[in-house]
Amino acid sequence: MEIIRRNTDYGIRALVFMAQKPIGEIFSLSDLAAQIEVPLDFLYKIFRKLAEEGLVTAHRGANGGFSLKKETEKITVKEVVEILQGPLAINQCFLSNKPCSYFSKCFLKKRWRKVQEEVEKILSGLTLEELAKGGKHFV
Amino acid sequence: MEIIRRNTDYGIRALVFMAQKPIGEIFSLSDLAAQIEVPLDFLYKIFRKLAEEGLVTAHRGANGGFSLKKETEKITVKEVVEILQGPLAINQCFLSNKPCSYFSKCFLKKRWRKVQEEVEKILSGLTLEELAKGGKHFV
DNA sequence: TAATACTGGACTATTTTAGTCCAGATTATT
DNA sequence: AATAATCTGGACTAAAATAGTCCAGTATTA
Repeated sequence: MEIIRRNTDYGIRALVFMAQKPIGEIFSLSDLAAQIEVPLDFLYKIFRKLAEEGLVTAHRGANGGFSLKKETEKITVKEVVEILQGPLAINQCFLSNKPCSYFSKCFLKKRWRKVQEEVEKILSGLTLEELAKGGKHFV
Repeated sequence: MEIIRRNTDYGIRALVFMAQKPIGEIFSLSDLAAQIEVPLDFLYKIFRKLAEEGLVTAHRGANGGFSLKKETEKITVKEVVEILQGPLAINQCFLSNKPCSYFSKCFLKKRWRKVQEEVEKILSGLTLEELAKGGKHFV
């Protein structure tokens, strides 16, 4: 199983690609899709959500496209994952607020929470800037 | 999305439950299923794999059941995850050996590998013994 | 006005998930 | 020997998730 699904993977690929060019530059998705080799219509769907959440700005019409809105050093992998594939949890127990029937007896939940926090720390500690440029994570 | 799926969650719940009783004790799945509140037939399916992989031993017939075969301090969460839900990877790229068409150009793969290793480290560093008793991870 | 680009939503094929069901084999007890 | 409890192996399935596709519409530029 993949933790990062196809849509998130594509989204990050696109954002990181954009991050490597001068800030404010506008990319049409037809260009972008060709560059990062993902299906155009799928990329539209992905960018719709990224725009809704304020990561990118859409520019309609000819010569339009998308530009980065949020600084990539402030966008974490965790954020993109949650925008594009919803909440990520270690198990069912931490996904919904409704505890399962076993919840009260479950002596594992405190321990799973610890694991959940460790995984979150990895993903929230990694920014797109670092993915693009290679930061402290990749020395 | 949950990293640990229902079958793995149930499997770990069962194994940890067993780990809290004297070693060698035999548990019938009907008892176990009632104790940890999971569907019996599903638990059978789960234990079949755990037995195949040598984590537990099956004892057939009346008064039969399953006993732990491998010491729980040697069973890691990663191991159970991989037995029950197959390989866990950060993304598609690390799931199969077949690189995707973008692979050669993908400057992210080295970075994803790092993330993958960090996640693996968490899961392989956590044993069922620690889940059962609360070890260094949970102080 | 034509071309380019995003918007919004409906639609869909395939795969995965979370089980269920059942006939059979094995062993312990009576 | 019969019965009951237990695992074995595999087929089956409903529902959800995944990974897209498609299209009619709107906005903008040349």
